[in-house]
Amino acid sequence: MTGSGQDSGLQRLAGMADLLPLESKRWVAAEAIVRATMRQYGFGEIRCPIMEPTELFERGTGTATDIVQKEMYTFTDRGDRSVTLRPEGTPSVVRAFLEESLGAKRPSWKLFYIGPMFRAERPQQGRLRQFHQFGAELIGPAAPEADVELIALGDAMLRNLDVPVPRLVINSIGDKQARADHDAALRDYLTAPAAFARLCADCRRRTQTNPLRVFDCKNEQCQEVIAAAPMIDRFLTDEDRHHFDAVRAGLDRLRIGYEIDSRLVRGLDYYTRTTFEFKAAGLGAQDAVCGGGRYDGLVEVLGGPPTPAVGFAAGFERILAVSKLPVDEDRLDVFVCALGDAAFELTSQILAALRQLGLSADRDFLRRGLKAQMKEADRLRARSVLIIGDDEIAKRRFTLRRMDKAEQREIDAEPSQWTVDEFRK
RNA sequence: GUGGGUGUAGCUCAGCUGGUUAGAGCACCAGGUUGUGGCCCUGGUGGCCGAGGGUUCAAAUCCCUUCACCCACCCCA
Repeated sequence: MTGSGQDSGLQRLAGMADLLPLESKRWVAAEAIVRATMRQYGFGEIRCPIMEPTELFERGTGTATDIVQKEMYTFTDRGDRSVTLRPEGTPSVVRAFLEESLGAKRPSWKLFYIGPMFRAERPQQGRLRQFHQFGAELIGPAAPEADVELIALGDAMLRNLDVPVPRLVINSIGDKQARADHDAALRDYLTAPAAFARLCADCRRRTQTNPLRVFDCKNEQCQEVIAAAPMIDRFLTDEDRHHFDAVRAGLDRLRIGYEIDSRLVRGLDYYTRTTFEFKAAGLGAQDAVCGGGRYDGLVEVLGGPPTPAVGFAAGFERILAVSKLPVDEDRLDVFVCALGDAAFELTSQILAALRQLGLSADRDFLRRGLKAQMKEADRLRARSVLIIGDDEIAKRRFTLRRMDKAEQREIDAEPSQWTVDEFRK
């Protein structure tokens, strides 16, 4: 991980990671669970390019977001076009939805994706520059039941992935207008001389940059000030409230526990009404493991007809960091030990015959001594070892050693006489 | 982008206020068992001490720069 091995003068880029076989096994196992769960909930996989026109994110994710303002990997390609490594998946899905005219084919689509995302942030625990997400999008339905479906999917997914007791936090943030009005009201409240004077230095700055953050300040005085501040729900329409109530009722019916956090604002411009986040313990400051919400305006922003939608994205690295998923160790069925040139050459055919039987089989390629080959077989946790030397070739009988029982016997050298069980059982 | 911490063998780490051949455990290789693993014993390979520059008679040790990692802020998956 530190890259402190051989110094070839080449290092991987900051915030990017190599995954070695031991670790990649966990990933493949987790990905299989994600795909199986998605299928169970009726979502089909969509694979989009990891590079898109920069404009897609500027318009989709939103120019006001931190992501677009300071975190994108943006380049000029050979045709002088500005391209960007995707910082999130949703804009690509919506772009594809429009480009492939999906809305004209069916009124409702359930899509999921899984793959790398790129954000040029300062790396720290649970945050890489190339990281991996899976996400689900339900495009078409405006009903609160759709929101419930997505949250239920996220909940099931985290349980299937053995993430210990994730906490669900939900909120309703209304539409763009409501958020703007709330933001303005909050600024007015906080910058009024009496209130402003009691805020800490950080919070005074926050009144300019992100007034909502004052809610999270640990400073006691700031908490006193913010206690009476205007909350978002004051700016919601009746329809917004009904929608939120229906989402909550839906979650209650499914017995999915949640907390309402009226300060939960997500960092993307396009969210409307419902936002939610699953937080896991043990991740330090980056505890959001899955986050999403409704984005009724996004399709239109990207040039399509008004189309409601809900979705979420979940972080693979963070999930794996806390997941209790067991990974079963690989065991090799047969390791073939060859002694001498004749046996060494014969081994390829022996392997082919063993593999033909459906067994996993391997050998040594370094012409090492028997002891070294046995050690290798042990490292690979071989169930059995087939020993082939001059004696065996002459007798047309091979030695078969069962490693666990430390027993061995002779078997016919003719592969057509072999059965799977005598090697693996 | 800002702040703090760390960077010595493949891995985890010792190395006191600068001093001569840089150590341990594990891993790896070999021998003990001239054709047999896991345990044990013995030996061995392996490090321009992250990189570059500076101070000094002398630097892994002090200073600067840079790169990377870690943690936090910001924000998010």
